[in-house]
Amino acid sequence: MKHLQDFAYIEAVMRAGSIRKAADDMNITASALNRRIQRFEDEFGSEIFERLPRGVRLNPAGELLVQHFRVQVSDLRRVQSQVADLSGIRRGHVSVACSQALIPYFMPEQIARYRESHPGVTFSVSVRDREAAERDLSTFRSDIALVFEPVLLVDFEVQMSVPQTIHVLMREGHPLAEQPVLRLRDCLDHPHVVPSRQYGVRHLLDAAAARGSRAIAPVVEADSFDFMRHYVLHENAIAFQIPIGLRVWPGSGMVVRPLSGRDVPPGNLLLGQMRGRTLPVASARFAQSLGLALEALT
Amino acid sequence: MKHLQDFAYIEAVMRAGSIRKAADDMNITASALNRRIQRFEDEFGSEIFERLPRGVRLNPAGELLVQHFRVQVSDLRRVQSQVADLSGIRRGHVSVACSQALIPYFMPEQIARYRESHPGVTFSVSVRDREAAERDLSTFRSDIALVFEPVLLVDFEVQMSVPQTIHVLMREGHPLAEQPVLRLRDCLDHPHVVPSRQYGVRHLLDAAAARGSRAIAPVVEADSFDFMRHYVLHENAIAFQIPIGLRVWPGSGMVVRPLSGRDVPPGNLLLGQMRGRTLPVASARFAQSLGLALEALT
DNA sequence: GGCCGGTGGTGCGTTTTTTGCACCGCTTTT
DNA sequence: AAAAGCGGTGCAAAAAACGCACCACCGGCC
Repeated sequence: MKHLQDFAYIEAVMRAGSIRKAADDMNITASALNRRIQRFEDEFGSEIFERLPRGVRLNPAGELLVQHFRVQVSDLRRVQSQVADLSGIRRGHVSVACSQALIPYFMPEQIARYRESHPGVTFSVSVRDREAAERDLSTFRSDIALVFEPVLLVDFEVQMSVPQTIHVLMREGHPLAEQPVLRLRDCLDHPHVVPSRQYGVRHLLDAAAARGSRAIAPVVEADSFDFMRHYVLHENAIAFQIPIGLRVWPGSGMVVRPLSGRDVPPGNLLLGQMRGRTLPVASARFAQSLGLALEALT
Repeated sequence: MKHLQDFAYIEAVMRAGSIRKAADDMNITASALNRRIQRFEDEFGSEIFERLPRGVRLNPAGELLVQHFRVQVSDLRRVQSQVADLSGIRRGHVSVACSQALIPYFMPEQIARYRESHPGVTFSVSVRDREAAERDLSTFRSDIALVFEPVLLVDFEVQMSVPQTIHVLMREGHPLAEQPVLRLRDCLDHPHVVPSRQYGVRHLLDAAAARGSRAIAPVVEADSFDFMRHYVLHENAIAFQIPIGLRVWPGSGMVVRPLSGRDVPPGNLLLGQMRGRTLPVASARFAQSLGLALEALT
């Protein structure tokens, strides 16, 4: 879209922190980029960047402007999507930011199912921790977020909430596998693997351990649930995860048991978008379809 | 603003109904304009005009696009206004659509008072009947509307409502001037001058007359309240108007009496903006100031 | 202190884009 | 049948954007 080129350049300069670096990124001369920005500032009626000895940085006016442009770009995409919708061919693009737990099973299934009936719709999926997911929404980098226990910033508008009890994951034959429901204190007596601090599962575990005057003493701390799933097969340790990211079948060598709700309250898997934003048709429909699928889980 | 030039051309074509006429209006060649539009449609991904034998017309996609652009332009103005605001100099432009009754006294006073404390803010005032005022809001031609008894379309967001009893205006010495409050049936027995049908005052009078099984039989019907005010000085007739547009002083030769609320319920003078829109700083502040002034009226 | 690398800004010739003109094919109006 | 509109197109001219070389400036470093 030609008339938003200036914004692309402004955003590049903002990211690079200097006109020359941005010019390099955008395959253009620094002089040309410099003049574009000067011309824009002139037309806009105010400087957008403050000139520092080592480069440039957005000033408050620039911050306002960039936010305006982001809204504008997202709104234009929505219009294009609506137009494609009324011309009969369901096209569009949906960008989803989601927690790791949804990567192996839930999201692939949902996207594949949606694309079956709407082959023209394309997707981009970003794995994000709960904080980054919300930031992606408010910078319009993602349309939809599906996050476990988000920090719940003001910009996050919840569309659906599904409780998820934390489960314990272990190798077959592990002593804890004999009980149907596990207590946290028993778990902490065994070697355990936990996710790093930015994740909701860890957050809940930390809080619960503190309440029980116990400390989490992980043998391994990781930021990949995929890693943790595989790790318990090698060392006889336990891992923690929410059930939506788990499929255990006979012969897989793994066992899953829920943690008692008395120790660790269930966390919430939240489906949401940016507050007040009107989503493109495709994104709105997909979000709706996600909502139905989540409802069926409970 | 350079990057919205395409929109200016598209809007011109929309208004003119043909590319050649629009090109003439915009002081450009038809071929250049034609190519601009073709290029835009190409980038946008869909045609936005349907080509007719006698010109072009927006198709549904174009309607969506134009609406998007209008929001965008208004939003950009808001950003510019915010920027001017944070740079210390209170500048900006406020556009108001209002009913005729506010033209002689209320609006001039309010605008002058506001400009006393904010000399950098400029104004445009449009006299609009109630339907046109609301249309102006939804096409972003006006920021604020102050209308008597609007039709209340969905886009109109009411910020303040002030009841206004319809008053009867007559020459000194008119027989009706002896009563402090007038009944509608008595008024209709005398020669009367009424506003034309698009106005709120007429609307209320028509409804009330129908309820009383009486018919309005005006000797003159006019669309200018200024005209009607002056007319009663020449013929011994009565006119109807709301008090906010009236100032009667001893020696002016005019008398004003309220209509009984039993016959004609008071109408409402509504202050409003487009639903969901974030106004520029200057407009928002002026609307607030208008609200206070209206509140003081009651 | 002086040099060096990096920054934003500018004058000027060159390249790319946009425009204007003349014209085409078409439909409706006269 | 002619005339008057209309949108669309090829081509040369005009305008805008660009790239290059260069300037002034600042901060760190020898």
